[in-house]
Amino acid sequence: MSALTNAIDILRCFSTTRPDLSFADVQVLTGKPKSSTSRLLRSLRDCGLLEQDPHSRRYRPGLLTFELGRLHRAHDDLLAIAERELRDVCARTGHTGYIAVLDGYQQVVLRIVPGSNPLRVVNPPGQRTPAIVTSNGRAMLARLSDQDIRARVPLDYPKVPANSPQNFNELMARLNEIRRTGISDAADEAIEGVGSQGFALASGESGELIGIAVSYSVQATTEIERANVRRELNAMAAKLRRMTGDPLGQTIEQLAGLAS
Amino acid sequence: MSALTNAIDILRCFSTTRPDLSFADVQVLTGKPKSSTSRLLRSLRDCGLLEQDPHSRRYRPGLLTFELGRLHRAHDDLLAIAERELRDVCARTGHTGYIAVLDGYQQVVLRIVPGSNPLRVVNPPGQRTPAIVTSNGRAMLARLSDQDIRARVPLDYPKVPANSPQNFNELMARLNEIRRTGISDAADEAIEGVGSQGFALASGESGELIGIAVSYSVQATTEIERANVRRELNAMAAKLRRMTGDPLGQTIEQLAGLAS
DNA sequence: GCACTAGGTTCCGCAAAATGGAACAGACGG
DNA sequence: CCGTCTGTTCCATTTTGCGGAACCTAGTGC
Repeated sequence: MSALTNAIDILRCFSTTRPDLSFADVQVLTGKPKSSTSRLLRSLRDCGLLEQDPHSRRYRPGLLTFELGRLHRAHDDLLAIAERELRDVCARTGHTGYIAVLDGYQQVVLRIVPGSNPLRVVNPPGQRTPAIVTSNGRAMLARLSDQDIRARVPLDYPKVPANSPQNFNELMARLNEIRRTGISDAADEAIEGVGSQGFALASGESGELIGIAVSYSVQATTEIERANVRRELNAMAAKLRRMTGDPLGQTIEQLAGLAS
Repeated sequence: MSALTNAIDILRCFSTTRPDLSFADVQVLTGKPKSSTSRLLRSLRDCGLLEQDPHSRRYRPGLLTFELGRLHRAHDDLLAIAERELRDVCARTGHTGYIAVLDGYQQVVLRIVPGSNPLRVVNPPGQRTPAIVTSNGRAMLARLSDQDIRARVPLDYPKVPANSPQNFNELMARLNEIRRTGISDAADEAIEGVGSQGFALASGESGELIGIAVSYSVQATTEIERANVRRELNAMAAKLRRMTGDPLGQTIEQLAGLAS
């Protein structure tokens, strides 16, 4: 274990639910001896990755992380193009749009497009969620090889909401369904009463993968409205796949060509 | 030099003007041997602080920095309170608002409130600028002890625009003026044709220091309008200093009490 | 086909830094 | 005044990181 690894382990303790931590919190979360914790926290503070509140003495991510985070234009073209299209769809439908990426078996929200409907934004950018309980998370997983999926999902399958796939076989069944239809959906999973539909978009040249979803209240939408969302997403997916050279888009167009 | 220091040195090579770097760029900027550069870049990539574009092989800040950056001062009340007040002022005046913090002798933009006037935002969040050439940068410096200021400004005084203080004595003269009036201004310094006025706000309990400024086109504003901005800022400063327990606010109120 | 170069990785002996148990220190609470 | 809770400093031991040199791989010129 390198010094850097230990430092990163501390940084990874911070999250939206735990935006600041005390010395003791860090010690418990990392399981390191007091002396090591003390030394590492001081190093991280001195170099700007952490700040320490002078009053409460609690630690939080520092100025350097803010600066670097602003520079993270990861997947810039892909992300920018997708975001523009998503804005259009959200403006038309009034629902809230999400763009996320996969990290291990979790997804991380990168962008949000607030809708005009009064469903408050529940997942701010930076939020981590197991990919298996969201529509675009599953859409991204569906684009990976079965072997890769198996490697990402923890061996003891996590406890998930009732409507989510309860075990690896159920998960694979839903992923295969997504592979067939190209669109993924979810309802009453990560958040009660919230549904979403999404798809995954890959860049043809870089192979980057992002998930795009539209989210709405299950109660406040009709089946007709949800079908409309599905149409919008299919249109957006087709357009984006053409624009970005997504190999899946080419496959779909070939199939369409054969059928006609 | 610890391993962490070397890693941070690499991270600090990235900036708004250099959002991504090649292996060779990093090697030149850090001056480290190839082997060390190679090892460090791999470590940083593996732990998520950097990403590598699979096509161009260039490096850029990674997902982890994005996540941590979102958490930076997520909870900070000083910043949140100041931002809300600044929004009001910007809505009334139409100008663009900035909130920044001091880091050494540079300031880093934390928040921007775009105005309705068509002056494009020139300093995105994360932007670094020498504090001595901006209104709120100088306002923050003015709140420090002379000794602290001297320690922060480089020994060989940097080359600055014509309207900025040209040497340490001129700088101290302007800082003393700010200490007297409570408001700082700048015109045609960091950016040609752009002026700004600002002040510094300290939290009474934590001692944190932020700079708040309103920026406008020098050509497109009249002296009357700029006097109006000054009034708005003075009102905002007084209100915020009361709300946050800024010790300077108490001093000013004491003086006012003595005078009456 | 061959030499040359740019860009990057791997190897390895040595020096330097991280590690963590234990002793120490400050702040509260009774 | 003593215990406790929190965090820091010390120091012998171990592990890492370090960087020069060798090596590897593509591309380029001829």
